[in-house]
Amino acid sequence: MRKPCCEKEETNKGAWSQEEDQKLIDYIQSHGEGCWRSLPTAAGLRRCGKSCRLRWINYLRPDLKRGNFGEDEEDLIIRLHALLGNRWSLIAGRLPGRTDNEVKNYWNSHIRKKLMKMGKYPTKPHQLGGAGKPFLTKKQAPKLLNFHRHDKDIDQVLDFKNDFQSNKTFLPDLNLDLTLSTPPPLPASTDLVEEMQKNPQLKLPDLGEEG
DNA sequence: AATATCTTCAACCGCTACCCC
DNA sequence: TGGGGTAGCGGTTGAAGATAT
Repeated sequence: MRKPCCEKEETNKGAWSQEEDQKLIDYIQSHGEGCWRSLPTAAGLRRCGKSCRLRWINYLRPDLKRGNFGEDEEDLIIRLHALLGNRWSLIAGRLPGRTDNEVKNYWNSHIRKKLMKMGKYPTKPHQLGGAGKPFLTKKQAPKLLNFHRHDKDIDQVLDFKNDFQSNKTFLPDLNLDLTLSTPPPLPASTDLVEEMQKNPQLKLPDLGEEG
């Protein structure tokens, strides 16, 4: 049996107080993000490391945008969701200043309903990819979009991109440059869905998938 | 004005991926 | 190479505020 990440009876739960927030901010500003497990003790917080990490990433980080999502952001989320499914961290990674939690909540409370009303929300999971599969599978998606975490994957990402270009395989106009720049504007949101539906034969290059 | 219902979103939980020894 | 520990992810929950009756 695995040990819990923290001694539950000795940690606070629920909403964070201003004092707790300040302690966390002060600590990270002077020591940086590091070992989340030891951070609470070091920062004088009665919270578990997980809770501290979540609070920092989703709420306290200085580079967060906050506020309402713009039309361009919403459009991008819809498109990336069509490609990736519920891989919120990958989607959030393409939206500077937004967190996975924020994107997930926005999808569930706004976009999903909006698409349902328009009759454009798939009734079956990953319906958009055809044949009941997501357009990008669980292994392909990180290779395409989440290369920051594992530098060794960069070559594969570049190969992947080159394969697409040389095979003239359909791919939405995503920013695949290995930079942190804001993605360029994309075509109208329904185009991708329609393109996928019109071209069920669209194929992805072999990445040694599902091995 | 009071109460019920709905909506939103911060936070938690459990699982998996990843790293290091 | 396998196992243990930690970080990160996605689903879910529940409190608080908004809206309807």
